[in-house]
Amino acid sequence: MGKTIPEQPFASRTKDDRSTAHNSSYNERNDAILKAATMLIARDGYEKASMRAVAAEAGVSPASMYHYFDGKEAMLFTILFRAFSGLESNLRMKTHLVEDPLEKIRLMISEHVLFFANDMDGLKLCSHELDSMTGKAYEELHRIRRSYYHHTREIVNDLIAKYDLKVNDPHVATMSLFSSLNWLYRWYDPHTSNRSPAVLGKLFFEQFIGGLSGSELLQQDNGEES
Amino acid sequence: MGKTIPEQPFASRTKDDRSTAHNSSYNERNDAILKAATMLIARDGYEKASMRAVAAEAGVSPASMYHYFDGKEAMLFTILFRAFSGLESNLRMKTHLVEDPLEKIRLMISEHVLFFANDMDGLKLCSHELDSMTGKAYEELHRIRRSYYHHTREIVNDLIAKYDLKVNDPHVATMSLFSSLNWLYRWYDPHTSNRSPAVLGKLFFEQFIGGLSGSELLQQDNGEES
DNA sequence: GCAACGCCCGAACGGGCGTTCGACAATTAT
DNA sequence: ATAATTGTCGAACGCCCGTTCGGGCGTTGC
Repeated sequence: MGKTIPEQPFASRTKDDRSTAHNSSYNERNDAILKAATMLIARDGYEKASMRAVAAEAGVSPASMYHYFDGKEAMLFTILFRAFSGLESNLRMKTHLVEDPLEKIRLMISEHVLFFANDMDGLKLCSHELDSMTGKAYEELHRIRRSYYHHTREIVNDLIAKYDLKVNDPHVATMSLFSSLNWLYRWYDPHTSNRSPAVLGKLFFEQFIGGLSGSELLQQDNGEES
Repeated sequence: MGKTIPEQPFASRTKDDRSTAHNSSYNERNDAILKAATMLIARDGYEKASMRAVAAEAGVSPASMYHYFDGKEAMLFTILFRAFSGLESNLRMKTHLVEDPLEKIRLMISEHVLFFANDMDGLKLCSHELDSMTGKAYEELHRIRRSYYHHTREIVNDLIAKYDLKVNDPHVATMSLFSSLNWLYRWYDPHTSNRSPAVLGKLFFEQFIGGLSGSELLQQDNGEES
């Protein structure tokens, strides 16, 4: 078990490889910093959330931050990498043994909502702050996100094929689905709302399917020309 | 016509009232600054887009910016105020003489898409940067946005009442609609896409109505317990 | 002609930023 | 016990930020 890490391009470990050690305080501090950073960047934005403020929130000195992360951007990378890769691997895992694309898309939606239900700040970062990354780190995160989209999109394609749905534009439908899911942080608070994450997932699922296959309300051709 | 401006709390005029004059160069510079600011804030974010960069893009010196605006935040306020109030007054105007709520919501969606179709940067600012405002300026913009939401929400309520729709959650449905509309800047470019803004509005409309009233696909009660 | 005013900018101010450095403490390994 | 490594932080560096100041233009009004 002493190898030099299996695949991961440059990935989730924070600075150098401390995974062999049994040190708990190191990982606790590390997580405290990430937690503080997530909260402050969600509240103030990446540029305005200063390393000094994150350090104060996490209970360390500004200088100590650089024992845990190479810099501000590396810190954000770790946060986004954990979220994106966790989201994608979870989707892959949960839908792996499912056949029906309708059930697959139901799972994708509910798992997505559940994944972020208690981490609205993380959802906000995933939705807002990917553009704050640069270079290869940006490309890697972007790649994961695109993979997540493609995975979802294939499910949608299978769904349309299997049930022979009349869909005007699968791309727009899929983007609207992601819109609803990613916009959640704007208005949803699981601690305040009377809608549980599970209920919310169900609502999004029904909306998406209904929006895909069209409504009886619009069946009479609305007679405007052109 | 020589009055001291009708209502407008503190509003869209930029610094002091130069609307009596015939100076064209002043307004041209003013618009050039706003245009540059919109582009740069959309690209880099409010915090990272510096006054110096905006000034350079607009072709003026940093110091000159303060002849047109009281400061950076006032500049953003003007951009957002024009967008929000324009959006809301346009909606009010267009739906004023329409009776059918189905037609009203169709208009709201298509007008919203059309309003931002050639100003994706403005849409991004409206979606992202309201939180960069503070104090009374924030509250005023927030008030307009809420008014726009309430207006839309009432149309949805009328729609549900008139056609006696079975809707699980009108709030979630309305938020999903706004999600789709506001997320547009993420993936839509009217110059590149083969979908016209009009077509896009139609798609969003059909999706929304379909999502509201549910799908035949889900009519058989899917027999999971609890 | 000349005072007044709108317009413009180079230069600077004060402050906050990300980050680095070097010394010191704590822990671990030998 | 002692050497090596890891964790910690106060202080500082250099940079860029929003903004202001003071004066120099060009036009306008008399």
